[in-house]
Amino acid sequence: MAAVKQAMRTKAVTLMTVYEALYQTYGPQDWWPGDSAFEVMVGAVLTQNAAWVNVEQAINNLKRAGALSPEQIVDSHPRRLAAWLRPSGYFNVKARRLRALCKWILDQGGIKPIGKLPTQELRQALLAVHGIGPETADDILLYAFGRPVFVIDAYTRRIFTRLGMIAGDESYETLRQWFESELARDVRLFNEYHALIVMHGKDNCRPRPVCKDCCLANRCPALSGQN
DNA sequence: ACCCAGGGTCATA
DNA sequence: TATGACCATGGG
Repeated sequence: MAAVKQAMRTKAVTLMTVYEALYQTYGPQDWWPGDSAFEVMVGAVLTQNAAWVNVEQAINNLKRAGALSPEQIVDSHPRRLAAWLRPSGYFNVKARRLRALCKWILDQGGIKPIGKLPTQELRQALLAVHGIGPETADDILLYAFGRPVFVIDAYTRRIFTRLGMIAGDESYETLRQWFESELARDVRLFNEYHALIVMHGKDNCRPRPVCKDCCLANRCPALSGQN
């Protein structure tokens, strides 16, 4: 076993070898959960600093109320919208953000015209919407519109910092361009990779490392010695 | 009781 | 431009 770990330690660690390790451990994730591009967009806003199980409840509240559409959300009373979003946390903040997103969608003439915009143009437009920052914009680009954009989140920083592959304090844009330049520009790859990073983060890469039977431990200087 | 979650905005220095 | 406060529920 020590020989196996030693052998893996000498093999070059690249973004693709890390991906393979994660994929072997967790399998295909088939993200994003959601029945439509609009539902993915809603989920992207609601999952900001929130656990997905809680987001599901908020989305179910919207569905049960027949309110999961840009029109219904824009027309709903702020207090009522916030009440539906309550399980996902920050409900007053997210009510405003969802409203801003839906207003923008309606201003654009709906999801269809938005889907025809070139990626960079769409990205800039999303970032101009209140409540949509870089990560949420890229979630939407990748998972709602199938654009080859790599999503950077806190887990990504943590994992690759502990692997010694980045410093960790790079700007969002710097990291996104680094990942996109190191990898083949493949939507399917970007889709699975980010999902796998999140899954691995939940298991083993909390702020305080869990590192129990971590599939990356033997390539991770920060983690070696903890197993 | 404490930690954390599939972030972003806004005020301040 | 760079921190810090703030938002808030729910599960481990």
